Amino acid sequence: MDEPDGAPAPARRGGNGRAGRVAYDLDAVLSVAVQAFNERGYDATSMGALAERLGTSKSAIYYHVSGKEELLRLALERALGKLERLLDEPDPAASALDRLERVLRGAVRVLVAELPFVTLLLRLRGNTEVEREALARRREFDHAVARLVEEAVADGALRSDVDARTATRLLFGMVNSLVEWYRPGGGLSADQLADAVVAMAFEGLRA
Amino acid sequence: MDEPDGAPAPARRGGNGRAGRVAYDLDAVLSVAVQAFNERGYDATSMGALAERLGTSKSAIYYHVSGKEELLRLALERALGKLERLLDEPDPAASALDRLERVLRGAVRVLVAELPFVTLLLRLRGNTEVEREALARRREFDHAVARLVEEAVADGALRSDVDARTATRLLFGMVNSLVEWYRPGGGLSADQLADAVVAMAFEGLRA
DNA sequence: AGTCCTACTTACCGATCGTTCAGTCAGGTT
DNA sequence: AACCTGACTGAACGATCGGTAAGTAGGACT
Repeated sequence: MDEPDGAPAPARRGGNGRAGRVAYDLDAVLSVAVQAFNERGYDATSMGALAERLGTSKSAIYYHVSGKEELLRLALERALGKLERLLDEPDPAASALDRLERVLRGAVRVLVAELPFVTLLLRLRGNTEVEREALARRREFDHAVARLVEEAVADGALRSDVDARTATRLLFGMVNSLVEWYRPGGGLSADQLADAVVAMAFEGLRA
Repeated sequence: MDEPDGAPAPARRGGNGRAGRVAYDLDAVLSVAVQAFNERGYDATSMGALAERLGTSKSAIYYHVSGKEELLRLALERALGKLERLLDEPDPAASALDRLERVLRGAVRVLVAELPFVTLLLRLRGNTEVEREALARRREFDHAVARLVEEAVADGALRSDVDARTATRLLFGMVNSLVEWYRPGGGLSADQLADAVVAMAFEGLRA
């Protein structure tokens, strides 16, 4: 673990950038940072440790971003943006249950595709303003899904003996827990995963 | 938030302790510490901030514990101990499914009863040796439950089209997510919660 | 009265934190 | 040749970190 092995190689600028030398771009810095934040925790990851992973100096990072917190902000924006877009095309003709299933499968897809970024999002504690704002946006997303569940219960499509809010939270608990164990390339595709989630959520595990 | 309002009042020693003055005991320090760790994160919680919450000085804490990490160790021990004891009385006569349901309900019960301690356990990143050891014990608990699921699938009691390992992880994801939202006294008892978990896990949400 | 113990307090330590700043150097432009 | 700019380096900043050393108030015990 002495060399920044897992890190993407510094992107030597082709024709895109104007000039310069070796050059990480912002995306490379961001993805290395997010990976480090997820492994050790945001607070426990120092800018020095980050620089070591990148193979540069601490201060080089400050050329690309204004500070540690901006790295967090950029990463959270990426995760939240993708999730929020899930709610944009609802297809009002479909039943609440169908729309719920669509959002559920979409959430699994985004989670898998943007695993490190969503992982970071789901571990926030709300210590700073940046974190609190992200948590508020996440809550808004949760509420939108909760409304879908309530609609589906009202339609008679979902059982009514389990409280809709509780059901929504258990549902999210199941989906969000993916970031703690799912790793792509482990013989389980995103679609298979979504199938398992939907099967367990709607039909249950009983044979 | 200037005064340690939420903190349990310092326990003035009655006849139990030998002598002394004002005196927090270890349990009071521990419970305040765990609450702080959960609110801000372990790494983001300084001993100074902890002392402020307790209404004492930093070094007073060092009279009760050897350091920050021992606070963590003691808290994790409490959570893990309770969880591990769940697996001790299996009643070999019962079916795997029945034993699984029992463990599931027991896990919800422990989680609710020891909410702050289990919360801390579930948020570990494995940065130090103490954390890694706790994570190993937690994994062992997970594996024991996974074996129950596999047994139940082999019995034909659980559906076999969803992989047993995946099912176990989704199950734990659902249960463990409780620490993120369940608050006692919110009109939902631990038993009702366990009912909801078991209903969704085994029968599914579909009406 | 004197001693001991408990439960602290005040003052401080070296290390590390995120951040800044002045300087450097390769290449592009003029 | 002179100058500019983008992308850094190395050293340092004040703040804060976890932890320690030394001293002490107050009750218990002899």
